[in-house]
Amino acid sequence: MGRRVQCQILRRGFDSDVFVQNGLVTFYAKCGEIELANKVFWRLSERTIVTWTSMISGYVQNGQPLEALRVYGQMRKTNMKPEWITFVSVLKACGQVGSIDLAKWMDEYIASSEFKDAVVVNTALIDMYAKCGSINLSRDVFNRTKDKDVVMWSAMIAAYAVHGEGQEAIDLFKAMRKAGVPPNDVTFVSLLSACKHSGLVEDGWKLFHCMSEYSIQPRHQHYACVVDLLGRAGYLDRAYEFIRNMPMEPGLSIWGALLTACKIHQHVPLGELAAERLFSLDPYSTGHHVQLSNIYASARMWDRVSKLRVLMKEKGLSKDLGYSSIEINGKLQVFQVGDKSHPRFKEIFEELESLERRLKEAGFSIDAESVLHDLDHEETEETLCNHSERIAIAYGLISTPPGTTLRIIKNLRACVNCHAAIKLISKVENREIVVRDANRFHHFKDGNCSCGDYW
DNA sequence: GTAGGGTTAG
Repeated sequence: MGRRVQCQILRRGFDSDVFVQNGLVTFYAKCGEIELANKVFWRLSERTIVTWTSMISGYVQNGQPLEALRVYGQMRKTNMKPEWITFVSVLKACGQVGSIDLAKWMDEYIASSEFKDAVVVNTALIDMYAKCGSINLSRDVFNRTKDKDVVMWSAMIAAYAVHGEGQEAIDLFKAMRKAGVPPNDVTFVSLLSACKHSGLVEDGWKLFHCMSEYSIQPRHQHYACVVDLLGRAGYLDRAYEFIRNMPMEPGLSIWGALLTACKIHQHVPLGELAAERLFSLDPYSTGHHVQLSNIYASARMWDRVSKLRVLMKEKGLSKDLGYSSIEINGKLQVFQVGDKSHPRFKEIFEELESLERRLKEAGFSIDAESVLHDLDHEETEETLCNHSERIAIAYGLISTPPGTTLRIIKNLRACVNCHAAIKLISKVENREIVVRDANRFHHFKDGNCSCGDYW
């Protein structure tokens, strides 16, 4: 469709208009055609700050934060002056990268600019710090901003949510009401998400039912949060009952939440029911097949596991590749499972082996059989200690002075086995380890994790 | 005067 639109534009002679060209950049980016957007962008004879911002935000929207930052760097070389909207996109890119050093640098840079008190920029800062693993720095920005609006309050609540600080989120909601700022529907999504990450079932249930007091109609997303809230806590029948009483047709996220809950609590019948709905709504999602397979694996129903694997093969589905990244001295290192591509891989694997020995001495054991069949993660049949996050941690341990906090970003959900191992690593190595997985943050310290094993 | 923007699940 994009090409046809472009042909039309060229034929009608609008191709020299900077507004039209910028529209084209934005249009391509929003269609996911980021390469085409980039092509148009570099072909332009004139680029305004809006054009640059469109290109940066285009990369952010397409999940390519490093490219976004590269374009920002190129923009700076042209002496183009950023506007506050430009910073918002750049901050978003920093949050996606997850580098706390970069985040601090941008914060300081903005603090010296004319935008230091802009609510929208500060909201982006709060979100950025939260996504880089520092809830405290998020809170600092929040505290120093004077006229907080509903979006800023909601962003701070969402920050507590991903860090598993449910009570803080609820307390902030109370403060928000006291400050006279009315919540919106997004505030409640964040609040419910905070409750479900912390197991605050009754608080979440009450919050869901008080939405009408603010004249907010619960949307599908709110219902999905409640299903997750109940399901994760083990109230599977209550969750299913809730779904059946919904005033709208339950969609993907509802059945997805139920399926996740069935995996955690090993409930085969409801899991099969949820998966059936999911397969009919979205037949080619790898994730749903993998989750059902994992439910069978945890119930040790190996025949069904292999049947499902055959089905996946027939459908041409293969599992997503897991990877983890860690930043050392400003350089981002990405590792896959069993990754031996790093120049220091020998040292890394020696460290992994020595770690595993120390963990065993400290009494660490694993449920090898079910882990090996847990398709969710990155299994190869060789060893269990070479998951990408373990390699990233080993690399972090040999590359930083003792006591340095390690910050890892993983694209999948944390694996049960690694989660247990990292808790122990934080103790035997006396390190804080912050892991951002696909859903939330885990802060490991002294043998414990901030999620309280509830994730 | 036209275009680019902050909070939302797994």
